[in-house]
Amino acid sequence: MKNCKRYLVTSALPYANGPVHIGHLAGCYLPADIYVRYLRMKGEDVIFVCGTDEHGVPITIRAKKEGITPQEVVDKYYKQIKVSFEEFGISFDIFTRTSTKVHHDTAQEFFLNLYNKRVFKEEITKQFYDEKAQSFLADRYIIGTCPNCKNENAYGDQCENCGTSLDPSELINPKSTLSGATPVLKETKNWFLPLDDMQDGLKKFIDSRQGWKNNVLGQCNSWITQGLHSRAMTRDLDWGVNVPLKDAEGKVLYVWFDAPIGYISATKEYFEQRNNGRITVTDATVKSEKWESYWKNDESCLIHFIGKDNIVFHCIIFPAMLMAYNEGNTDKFVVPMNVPANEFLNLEGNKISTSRDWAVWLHDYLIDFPNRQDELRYVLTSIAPENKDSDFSWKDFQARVNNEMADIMGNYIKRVIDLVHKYCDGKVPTLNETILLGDDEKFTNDLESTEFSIANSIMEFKFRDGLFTAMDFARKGNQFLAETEPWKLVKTDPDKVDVILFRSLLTCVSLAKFIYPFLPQTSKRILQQLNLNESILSSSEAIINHIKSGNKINASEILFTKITDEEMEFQIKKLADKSVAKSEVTAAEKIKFKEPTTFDEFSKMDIRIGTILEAVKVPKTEKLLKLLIDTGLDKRTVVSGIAEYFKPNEIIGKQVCILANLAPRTIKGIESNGMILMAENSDGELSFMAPTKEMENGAIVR
RNA sequence: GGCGAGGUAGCUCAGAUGGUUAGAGCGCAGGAUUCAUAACCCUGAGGUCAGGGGUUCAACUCCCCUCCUCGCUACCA
Repeated sequence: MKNCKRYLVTSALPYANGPVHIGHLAGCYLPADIYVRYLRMKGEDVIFVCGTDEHGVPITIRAKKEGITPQEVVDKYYKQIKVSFEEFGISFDIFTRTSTKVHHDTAQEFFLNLYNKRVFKEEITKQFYDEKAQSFLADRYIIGTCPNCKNENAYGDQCENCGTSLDPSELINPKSTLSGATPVLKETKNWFLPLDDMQDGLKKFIDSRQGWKNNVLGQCNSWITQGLHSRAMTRDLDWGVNVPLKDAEGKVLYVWFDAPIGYISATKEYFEQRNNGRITVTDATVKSEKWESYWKNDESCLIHFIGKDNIVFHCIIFPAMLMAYNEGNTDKFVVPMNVPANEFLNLEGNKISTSRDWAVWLHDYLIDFPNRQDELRYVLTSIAPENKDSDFSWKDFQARVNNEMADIMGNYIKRVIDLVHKYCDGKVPTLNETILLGDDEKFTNDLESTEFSIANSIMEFKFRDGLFTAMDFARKGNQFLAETEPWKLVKTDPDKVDVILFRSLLTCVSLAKFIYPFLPQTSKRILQQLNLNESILSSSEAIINHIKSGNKINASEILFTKITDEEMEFQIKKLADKSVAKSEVTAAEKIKFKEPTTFDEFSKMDIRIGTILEAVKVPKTEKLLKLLIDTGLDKRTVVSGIAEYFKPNEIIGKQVCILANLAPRTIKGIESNGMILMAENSDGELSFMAPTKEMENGAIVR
């Protein structure tokens, strides 16, 4: 294991086209925060950076949809996301955005460095260009007639009518959605990062890493053994970081080129602001003086916290970029030491979906459960998808909060404080070392091994484990009280009660320290009740030395109130209602009719009734069935993408509608003649279109 | 179909390089207790470790096959 003198910790840059939900939090913000808080507590030199990713096509689409500018979109979500993270105590040293000047400059410099070393391969391709708007068009910005189903509003990448995925050049009569003009094909040059040539270096990089998680390693090796391909690092688009070359007008850096550089520029910006006095350095856990100490120094360890969808970018592409930069440079960037990617968090058994509004949004949670951030932090850490996808349910949330946080830990703290008030006059009792409890040595060992074990868990990214170990310590505290029964002893041996309660107070303070990285708010509240200063958390002194006999402690207060059934029912209902409302909206959106057509146009379609004679699954495919259809006039083969919904033997003998005069097309080596007509609902479910009574094969549909 | 990650008590999950009776928490049942948020504490029931083969003195742990879940990928005229 590399000896880390400094830590540079990043969380995935959230994309600024929507708010953040519990899946984001559990995936990479909470784990990173726990890690960082622990490091700081230990007195390590650490910087924790993040910011919104504000470039890329989806933001421009979102802007268009809402009728606002891309800038307005990112401004809105930047603010909202920033507040959500602050509220949940995600302790970034800086939370910036990729639209800052620092970032644009940094990304451009980085690009130029590679460019000047001729790392990129230039490739010229033909792309649609809108002469009126003077801009190249992303596939989505071109509409035209689908070559397949003749839908006049097919997008350049896909026809939403028939589902066909398209290349823009296939569209008949293409039009730009920017100006309505007919786009022309124009040659354009883009710069590619030759990942294929860098494969060996990348493999060495991956192989030399230690302590990586299985899921991450497996994914990386899979990409590498399958063979990497060069990837365009520039795009013809006007929203993003401009490509800093004179023959690159109207081009921006590919978001996945500029986004990870955002980690670098965020670090730079931190120091810029700090030097300007805009960041006040209070406890100085960012100990070094310049950004290069973190990025360009061997003794610095770079750790990326991300979700599994980002593995390829952080483990392959970004390292490739860094390695390319380092080649021939004396000031070398560090490459990631570890990328502890989490899997996905589901919600009530279903995938979290922004579009269906199947999510618990952080800003909503904060309204419904004010000042209960630690409860969510606790539950999300307990069920974090560290090794496999996991599930958040409100019922489970309630059980964990009530049975674990409130009953075990919250109750324990209150119990001890109340006992001290009752039997020790609200003051820390004296520790008479001559009074032994029999297990004194064991207790000391327990205390040490618990601290050690939690530290190890955190350093190995096993946050769930660490949290459970801490909770277990509270359990032991409860056990100790049950065994020693100070409420009985007080009548016969009050001196011993003092010793028991001193140990219990020590347990409480230790607990506050142990849970600090996970539950910072709770940790501080415990210390307040015990009338202790927060600074002891990061003190290197043994905990016991902070507990001074005779010091007054404050009145107990309940740390966690229980979550009621009503509250949970409300949440569950809210989730269902929103989801239904959303699906109705999307259904309404879908019902937009196509452009008017004519009878003549329609008459060109030769739709017939046919009967399925044979059906077999096309080998090596997921969705394809090869059908033999009796059309009355002939028997023909049709390949249809319906295998997910129909088993071959269930549909033999069924009558169907078939578009008979569709041009043949070879799919997976099979010539398909015609197309089976299907109805599809908003969930993508399919149903055959069939006559309601049996008709002769070849009957005309019109 | 290819590649990757998973499939362990009702639920959420632990189980280095194979080795005595497979673990924890929650939930459940019974008991004990009253300092505390009807909390805590103790005891117990519960698993052919997805299924089937194989290697081995010995497999949850290694190999092969099948099934299921998730992700990436191909395919949907």
